[in-house]
Amino acid sequence: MSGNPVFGQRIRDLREARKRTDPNFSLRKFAKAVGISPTFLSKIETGEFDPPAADKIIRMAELLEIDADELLAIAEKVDPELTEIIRERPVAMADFLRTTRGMSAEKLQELTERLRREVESEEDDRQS
Amino acid sequence: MSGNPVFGQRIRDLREARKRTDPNFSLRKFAKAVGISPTFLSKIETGEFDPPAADKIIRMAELLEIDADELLAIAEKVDPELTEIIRERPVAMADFLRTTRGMSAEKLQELTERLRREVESEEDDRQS
DNA sequence: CCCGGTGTGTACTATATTCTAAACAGTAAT
DNA sequence: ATTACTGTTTAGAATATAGTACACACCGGG
Repeated sequence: MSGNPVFGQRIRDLREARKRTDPNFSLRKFAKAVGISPTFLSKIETGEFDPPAADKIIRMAELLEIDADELLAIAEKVDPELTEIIRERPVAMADFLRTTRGMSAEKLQELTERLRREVESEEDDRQS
Repeated sequence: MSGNPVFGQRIRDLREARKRTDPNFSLRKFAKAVGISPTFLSKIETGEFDPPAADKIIRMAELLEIDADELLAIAEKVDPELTEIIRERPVAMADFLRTTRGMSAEKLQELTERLRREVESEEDDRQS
Protein backbone atom coordinates (compact mmCIF):
# COMPACT_ATOMS: atom_id res chain seq x y z
CA MET A 1 0.00 0.00 0.00
CA SER A 2 1.20 3.50 -0.75
CA GLY A 3 -1.19 6.39 -1.21
CA ASN A 4 -4.96 6.41 -1.52
CA PRO A 5 -6.16 9.08 -3.97
CA VAL A 6 -9.84 8.32 -3.35
CA PHE A 7 -9.51 8.91 0.38
CA GLY A 8 -7.37 11.99 -0.17
CA GLN A 9 -9.76 13.54 -2.66
CA ARG A 10 -12.69 12.87 -0.37
CA ILE A 11 -11.06 14.69 2.52
CA ARG A 12 -10.02 17.56 0.33
CA ASP A 13 -13.50 17.96 -1.16
CA LEU A 14 -15.19 17.93 2.21
CA ARG A 15 -12.62 20.22 3.79
CA GLU A 16 -12.74 22.76 0.98
CA ALA A 17 -16.53 22.77 1.07
CA ARG A 18 -16.41 23.57 4.77
CA LYS A 19 -13.67 26.13 4.25
CA ARG A 20 -16.01 28.22 2.10
CA THR A 21 -18.02 29.12 5.18
CA ASP A 22 -15.51 28.49 7.95
CA PRO A 23 -11.90 29.73 7.89
CA ASN A 24 -10.97 27.06 10.44
CA PHE A 25 -10.93 24.52 7.65
CA SER A 26 -7.70 25.62 5.97
CA LEU A 27 -5.24 22.76 5.53
CA ARG A 28 -3.08 23.96 8.39
CA LYS A 29 -5.91 24.56 10.85
CA PHE A 30 -7.65 21.31 9.98
CA ALA A 31 -4.40 19.36 10.34
CA LYS A 32 -3.90 20.87 13.77
CA ALA A 33 -7.46 20.04 14.81
CA VAL A 34 -6.99 16.44 13.64
CA GLY A 35 -3.65 16.16 15.41
CA ILE A 36 -1.30 15.74 12.47
CA SER A 37 1.20 18.02 10.70
CA PRO A 38 0.18 20.10 7.67
CA THR A 39 2.87 18.25 5.72
CA PHE A 40 1.22 14.96 6.40
CA LEU A 41 -2.26 16.17 5.58
CA SER A 42 -1.08 17.67 2.31
CA LYS A 43 0.46 14.37 1.24
CA ILE A 44 -2.66 12.49 2.25
CA GLU A 45 -5.01 14.81 0.37
CA THR A 46 -2.98 14.63 -2.82
CA GLY A 47 -2.95 10.85 -2.52
CA GLU A 48 0.79 10.63 -2.09
CA PHE A 49 0.63 9.15 1.42
CA ASP A 50 -1.61 6.51 2.92
CA PRO A 51 -4.51 7.60 5.10
CA PRO A 52 -3.47 8.24 8.73
CA ALA A 53 -4.09 5.94 11.70
CA ALA A 54 -7.68 5.01 12.51
CA ASP A 55 -8.03 7.44 15.42
CA LYS A 56 -7.06 10.34 13.15
CA ILE A 57 -9.58 9.23 10.53
CA ILE A 58 -12.27 9.12 13.21
CA ARG A 59 -11.33 12.65 14.30
CA MET A 60 -11.54 13.83 10.67
CA ALA A 61 -15.02 12.36 10.35
CA GLU A 62 -16.11 14.15 13.52
CA LEU A 63 -14.81 17.48 12.30
CA LEU A 64 -16.29 17.04 8.83
CA GLU A 65 -19.52 15.71 10.34
CA ILE A 66 -19.67 12.52 8.31
CA ASP A 67 -19.91 8.81 9.20
CA ALA A 68 -16.58 7.57 10.54
CA ASP A 69 -17.18 4.01 9.37
CA GLU A 70 -17.67 5.20 5.83
CA LEU A 71 -14.41 7.12 5.93
CA LEU A 72 -12.59 4.20 7.52
CA ALA A 73 -14.00 1.99 4.77
CA ILE A 74 -12.57 4.21 2.04
CA ALA A 75 -9.24 4.06 3.86
CA GLU A 76 -9.55 0.27 3.88
CA LYS A 77 -9.16 0.25 7.64
CA VAL A 78 -11.24 -1.29 10.39
CA ASP A 79 -12.19 0.64 13.49
CA PRO A 80 -10.08 -0.76 16.36
CA GLU A 81 -13.27 -0.70 18.42
CA LEU A 82 -14.61 -3.47 16.17
CA THR A 83 -11.59 -5.74 16.56
CA GLU A 84 -11.93 -5.07 20.28
CA ILE A 85 -15.54 -6.31 20.16
CA ILE A 86 -14.34 -9.45 18.38
CA ARG A 87 -11.62 -10.02 20.95
CA GLU A 88 -14.24 -9.97 23.71
CA ARG A 89 -15.92 -13.14 22.35
CA PRO A 90 -13.41 -14.45 19.82
CA VAL A 91 -14.74 -17.88 18.96
CA ALA A 92 -18.47 -17.09 18.89
CA MET A 93 -17.82 -13.92 16.88
CA ALA A 94 -15.52 -15.63 14.40
CA ASP A 95 -18.20 -18.24 13.88
CA PHE A 96 -20.85 -15.58 13.39
CA LEU A 97 -18.86 -13.47 10.96
CA ARG A 98 -18.03 -16.41 8.72
CA THR A 99 -21.71 -17.29 8.62
CA THR A 100 -22.60 -13.83 7.31
CA ARG A 101 -20.26 -14.20 4.35
CA GLY A 102 -23.05 -15.10 1.93
CA MET A 103 -25.41 -12.40 3.18
CA SER A 104 -26.34 -9.19 1.41
CA ALA A 105 -25.81 -5.86 3.17
CA GLU A 106 -29.60 -5.43 3.30
CA LYS A 107 -30.15 -8.77 5.07
CA LEU A 108 -27.44 -7.80 7.52
CA GLN A 109 -29.08 -4.47 8.28
CA GLU A 110 -32.43 -6.17 8.67
CA LEU A 111 -30.83 -8.59 11.11
CA THR A 112 -29.27 -5.75 13.08
CA GLU A 113 -32.67 -4.06 13.36
CA ARG A 114 -34.29 -7.24 14.61
CA LEU A 115 -31.45 -7.72 17.06
CA ARG A 116 -31.64 -4.20 18.36
CA ARG A 117 -35.30 -4.69 19.18
CA GLU A 118 -34.49 -7.93 21.01
CA VAL A 119 -31.75 -6.34 23.06
CA GLU A 120 -34.05 -3.44 23.92
CA SER A 121 -36.87 -5.71 25.06
CA GLU A 122 -34.39 -7.66 27.16
CA GLU A 123 -33.44 -4.42 28.89
CA ASP A 124 -37.12 -3.67 29.40
CA ASP A 125 -37.52 -7.10 31.02
CA ARG A 126 -34.78 -6.33 33.46
CA GLN A 127 -36.38 -3.03 34.42
CA SER A 128 -39.92 -4.34 34.97
CA MET B 1 2.97 -5.35 24.21
CA SER B 2 6.02 -7.48 24.81
CA GLY B 3 5.77 -11.20 25.52
CA ASN B 4 2.73 -13.33 26.22
CA PRO B 5 3.53 -16.07 28.77
CA VAL B 6 0.04 -17.58 28.54
CA PHE B 7 0.28 -18.08 24.80
CA GLY B 8 3.83 -19.36 25.08
CA GLN B 9 3.01 -21.86 27.80
CA ARG B 10 0.02 -23.10 25.85
CA ILE B 11 2.12 -23.82 22.77
CA ARG B 12 4.82 -25.46 24.82
CA ASP B 13 2.35 -27.70 26.67
CA LEU B 14 0.64 -28.82 23.50
CA ARG B 15 3.88 -29.32 21.62
CA GLU B 16 5.51 -31.33 24.41
CA ALA B 17 2.41 -33.48 24.73
CA ARG B 18 2.61 -34.29 21.03
CA LYS B 19 6.36 -34.80 21.23
CA ARG B 20 5.86 -37.72 23.58
CA THR B 21 4.44 -39.79 20.73
CA ASP B 22 5.86 -37.97 17.70
CA PRO B 23 9.53 -36.94 17.39
CA ASN B 24 8.51 -34.37 14.77
CA PHE B 25 7.35 -32.10 17.57
CA SER B 26 10.75 -31.09 18.88
CA LEU B 27 11.19 -27.32 19.10
CA ARG B 28 13.36 -27.24 16.01
CA LYS B 29 11.17 -29.46 13.86
CA PHE B 30 7.97 -27.73 14.94
CA ALA B 31 9.47 -24.30 14.25
CA LYS B 32 10.43 -25.45 10.78
CA ALA B 33 6.93 -26.82 10.12
CA VAL B 34 5.39 -23.53 11.27
CA GLY B 35 7.79 -21.51 9.16
CA ILE B 36 9.74 -19.68 11.85
CA SER B 37 13.22 -20.05 13.32
CA PRO B 38 13.87 -22.19 16.42
CA THR B 39 15.20 -19.08 18.14
CA PHE B 40 11.93 -17.28 17.63
CA LEU B 41 9.83 -20.21 18.78
CA SER B 42 11.96 -20.62 21.90
CA LYS B 43 11.45 -16.97 22.82
CA ILE B 44 7.73 -17.24 22.17
CA GLU B 45 7.32 -20.38 24.28
CA THR B 46 9.18 -18.89 27.22
CA GLY B 47 7.01 -15.78 26.93
CA GLU B 48 9.89 -13.50 26.11
CA PHE B 49 8.58 -12.56 22.67
CA ASP B 50 5.11 -11.75 21.44
CA PRO B 51 3.17 -14.41 19.58
CA PRO B 52 4.02 -14.56 15.87
CA ALA B 53 1.93 -13.18 13.01
CA ALA B 54 -1.62 -14.48 12.60
CA ASP B 55 -0.79 -16.84 9.72
CA LYS B 56 1.89 -18.54 11.83
CA ILE B 57 -0.56 -18.93 14.73
CA ILE B 58 -3.07 -20.51 12.37
CA ARG B 59 -0.40 -22.90 11.15
CA MET B 60 0.45 -23.81 14.75
CA ALA B 61 -3.19 -24.57 15.45
CA GLU B 62 -3.36 -26.82 12.40
CA LEU B 63 -0.28 -28.76 13.43
CA LEU B 64 -1.41 -29.05 17.05
CA GLU B 65 -4.94 -29.87 15.93
CA ILE B 66 -6.69 -27.24 17.99
CA ASP B 67 -9.10 -24.39 17.19
CA ALA B 68 -7.23 -21.54 15.49
CA ASP B 69 -9.65 -18.89 16.78
CA GLU B 70 -9.01 -19.96 20.33
CA LEU B 71 -5.27 -19.71 19.85
CA LEU B 72 -5.61 -16.35 18.10
CA ALA B 73 -7.74 -15.20 21.02
CA ILE B 74 -5.04 -16.07 23.56
CA ALA B 75 -2.58 -14.16 21.38
CA GLU B 76 -4.99 -11.21 21.46
CA LYS B 77 -5.06 -11.18 17.68
CA VAL B 78 -7.92 -11.24 15.22
CA ASP B 79 -7.91 -13.51 12.20
CA PRO B 80 -7.26 -11.29 9.15
CA GLU B 81 -10.08 -13.19 7.45
CA LEU B 82 -12.49 -11.57 9.91
CA THR B 83 -11.31 -8.02 9.30
CA GLU B 84 -11.60 -8.85 5.61
CA ILE B 85 -15.24 -9.84 6.14
CA ILE B 86 -15.83 -6.51 7.90
CA ARG B 87 -14.17 -4.59 5.08
CA GLU B 88 -16.58 -6.18 2.59
CA ARG B 89 -19.60 -4.46 4.23
CA PRO B 90 -18.01 -1.88 6.51
CA VAL B 91 -20.94 0.24 7.62
CA ALA B 92 -23.53 -2.51 8.05
CA MET B 93 -21.03 -4.72 9.88
CA ALA B 94 -19.84 -1.94 12.17
CA ASP B 95 -23.45 -1.25 13.04
CA PHE B 96 -24.10 -4.92 13.71
CA LEU B 97 -21.03 -5.48 15.86
CA ARG B 98 -21.76 -2.53 18.10
CA THR B 99 -25.28 -3.84 18.58
CA THR B 100 -23.95 -7.18 19.86
CA ARG B 101 -21.93 -5.48 22.58
CA GLY B 102 -24.49 -6.16 25.26
CA MET B 103 -25.10 -9.75 24.20
CA SER B 104 -23.90 -12.87 25.97
CA ALA B 105 -21.78 -15.39 24.08
CA GLU B 106 -24.66 -17.85 24.29
CA LYS B 107 -27.14 -15.46 22.70
CA LEU B 108 -24.61 -14.83 19.96
CA GLN B 109 -24.18 -18.53 19.28
CA GLU B 110 -27.92 -19.01 19.26
CA LEU B 111 -28.20 -16.18 16.74
CA THR B 112 -25.53 -17.73 14.55
CA GLU B 113 -27.42 -21.02 14.57
CA ARG B 114 -30.64 -19.32 13.58
CA LEU B 115 -28.84 -17.41 10.88
CA ARG B 116 -27.18 -20.50 9.50
CA ARG B 117 -30.55 -22.14 9.07
CA GLU B 118 -31.86 -19.05 7.28
CA VAL B 119 -28.93 -18.90 4.89
CA GLU B 120 -29.32 -22.61 4.17
CA SER B 121 -33.02 -22.28 3.42
CA GLU B 122 -32.26 -19.34 1.13
CA GLU B 123 -29.88 -21.55 -0.79
CA ASP B 124 -32.58 -24.22 -0.96
CA ASP B 125 -34.97 -21.62 -2.40
CA ARG B 126 -32.53 -20.77 -5.14
CA GLN B 127 -32.10 -24.44 -6.03
CA SER B 128 -35.81 -25.28 -6.21
C1' DC C 1 35.22 -38.70 23.74
C1' DC C 2 32.53 -37.13 20.06
C1' DC C 3 28.13 -37.02 17.57
C1' DG C 4 23.56 -35.85 16.96
C1' DG C 5 20.12 -34.21 19.14
C1' DT C 6 17.78 -30.92 22.81
C1' DG C 7 16.52 -25.91 23.97
C1' DT C 8 18.65 -21.03 24.88
C1' DG C 9 21.25 -16.43 25.05
C1' DT C 10 23.41 -12.71 22.43
C1' DA C 11 23.13 -9.70 19.07
C1' DC C 12 21.18 -8.00 15.42
C1' DT C 13 18.02 -7.00 11.01
C1' DA C 14 14.39 -5.90 7.59
C1' DT C 15 10.14 -3.83 6.65
C1' DA C 16 6.06 -1.33 7.54
C1' DT C 17 3.64 2.25 9.80
C1' DT C 18 3.00 6.69 11.02
C1' DC C 19 4.44 10.39 11.01
C1' DT C 20 7.60 15.56 11.28
C1' DA C 21 10.59 19.99 10.71
C1' DA C 22 11.87 23.33 7.86
C1' DA C 23 12.28 25.59 3.80
C1' DC C 24 9.71 26.91 -0.37
C1' DA C 25 6.48 29.24 -3.74
C1' DG C 26 2.33 31.48 -4.47
C1' DT C 27 -1.49 35.03 -3.45
C1' DA C 28 -3.89 38.97 -1.47
C1' DA C 29 -4.06 42.90 1.41
C1' DT C 30 -1.91 46.81 3.62
C1' DA D 1 7.64 45.47 -0.16
C1' DT D 2 6.35 43.49 4.12
C1' DT D 3 2.92 40.61 6.51
C1' DA D 4 0.08 36.88 6.69
C1' DC D 5 -1.78 33.69 4.94
C1' DT D 6 -2.33 29.49 1.37
C1' DG D 7 -0.64 24.58 0.15
C1' DT D 8 3.75 21.81 -1.18
C1' DT D 9 8.47 19.76 -1.45
C1' DT D 10 12.61 17.83 0.49
C1' DA D 11 14.46 14.89 3.45
C1' DG D 12 14.17 12.55 6.80
C1' DA D 13 12.92 9.87 11.75
C1' DA D 14 10.62 7.31 15.60
C1' DT D 15 8.34 3.26 16.79
C1' DA D 16 6.33 -1.15 16.12
C1' DT D 17 6.20 -5.61 14.01
C1' DA D 18 8.09 -9.72 12.93
C1' DG D 19 11.46 -11.88 12.76
C1' DT D 20 17.00 -14.25 11.96
C1' DA D 21 22.01 -16.16 12.44
C1' DC D 22 25.12 -18.13 15.19
C1' DA D 23 27.31 -19.73 18.99
C1' DC D 24 26.44 -21.91 23.38
C1' DA D 25 25.59 -25.55 27.01
C1' DC D 26 23.60 -29.69 27.96
C1' DC D 27 22.42 -34.77 27.46
C1' DG D 28 22.29 -39.72 25.80
C1' DG D 29 24.23 -43.39 22.89
C1' DG D 30 27.97 -45.58 20.54
